[in-house]
Amino acid sequence: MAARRSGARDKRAQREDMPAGSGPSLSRERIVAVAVELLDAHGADGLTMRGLADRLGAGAMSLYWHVGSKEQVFDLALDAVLEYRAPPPDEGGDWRGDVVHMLEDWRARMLRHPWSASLLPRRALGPNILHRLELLGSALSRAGVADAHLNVAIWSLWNFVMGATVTRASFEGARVDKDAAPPHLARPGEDHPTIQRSHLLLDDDWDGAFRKGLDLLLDGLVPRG
Amino acid sequence: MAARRSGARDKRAQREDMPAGSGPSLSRERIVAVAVELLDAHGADGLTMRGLADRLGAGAMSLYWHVGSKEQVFDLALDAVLEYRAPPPDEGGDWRGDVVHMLEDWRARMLRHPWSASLLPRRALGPNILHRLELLGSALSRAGVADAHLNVAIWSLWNFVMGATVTRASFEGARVDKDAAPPHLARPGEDHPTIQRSHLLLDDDWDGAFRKGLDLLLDGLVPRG
DNA sequence: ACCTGAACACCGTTCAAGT
DNA sequence: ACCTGAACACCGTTCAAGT
Repeated sequence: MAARRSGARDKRAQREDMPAGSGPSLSRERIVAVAVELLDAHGADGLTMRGLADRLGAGAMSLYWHVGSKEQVFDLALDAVLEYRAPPPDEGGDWRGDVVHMLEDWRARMLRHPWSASLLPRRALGPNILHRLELLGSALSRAGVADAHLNVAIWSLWNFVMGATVTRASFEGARVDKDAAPPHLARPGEDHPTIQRSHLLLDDDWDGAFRKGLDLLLDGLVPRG
Repeated sequence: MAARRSGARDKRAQREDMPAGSGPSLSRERIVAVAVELLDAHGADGLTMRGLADRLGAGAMSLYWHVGSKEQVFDLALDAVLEYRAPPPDEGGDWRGDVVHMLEDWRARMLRHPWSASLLPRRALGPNILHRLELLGSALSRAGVADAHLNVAIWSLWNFVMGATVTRASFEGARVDKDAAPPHLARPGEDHPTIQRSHLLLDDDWDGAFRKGLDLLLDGLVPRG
């Protein structure tokens, strides 16, 4: 839905409505959907315009009528995965629950599509990201955060979630990645007593750590009522 | 220095010492150094094995004797950029200063090499990252954080910094990126009143926001003495 | 309006060979 | 021990052409 929004000068004009009975011919929606499937299956490096077209039963170059470039396919796929339909506003309700829900949904989606975490740093913020930022800001505002402190509050939460998902996805990926012993996944030896003592890298309660850190941050930003 | 560490089965054996007067022939160090230059100049997509070899005055394939693959060049370049020489321990000293210094150095380095932020999510954590984590943990431990809470504290700070640099680099990149109006850099219209009111996306005091958020987080994690 | 194949200008990497 | 060019199996994308 939000994936429709198009750059200034696509070859395709803003289309009217689907011609009704036209079956599953090529469309931007279908392309993006299959791209997400492929990305899920083979990762960011596994996506090929030729492969994507193949999977759609189309000639290799047919995609370019619906889509400007491979870059754009990445943009659209990322944005598609980041959509968020909030539960109804629940007037005068639980701001904290709203924030936690949205951020945990963010994290869950990114982890379900690990390529999205690796793509995110390269791409600008799309409409769905913007929407989440707005939600975050308005909830914090409702919670009583003064306008002067709003930016710091938003960024602190945002950064926490971004960092958590990116780091987690990177760790996950490292384990699957290569045949060879990854040259960079050094084990914490005697050089790293604190890490070893705290079991930092062995602790696999990522979810718990995320939730605790988030609570802590929220407490700091908005003193519990 | 740290970049020397090699995967299990490189074609090159662990070398003894440089043969002294052998001039600037090819070496892993030189390859990585030039790769960083090229990455700085042209971004992650601009690095080519052929181009890298060219710039080193070598035949295209000579690199493969020193390095296993392009992937490894990325790994080594990233790790090279993330090195950290801490100021001397300053026994019994200022843990908070140590933490802030290390994290601000981290952020500064990543922003000086924007490609590093975009590469990080795809790569496992190298020895230099591990070293920074150890520093962080030991400083927090010195500050009195109990072992049971150490992981949450480390991850909270880590995530904050990761998120901040990744987000910032992504914004910076978005502005330079394309010729066309980026389809995804939607402007906050009337749909996003909170963002607009808080000037979230216009505020360019990134450094200040980073520092404030960091202080806030540290206060939450380790009550000020 | 929508799709196509041939062709171009690239890639990373294998390999057999040079010194 | 170190470097090389030719060659392979791919890429994304342009273009002129089909329906």
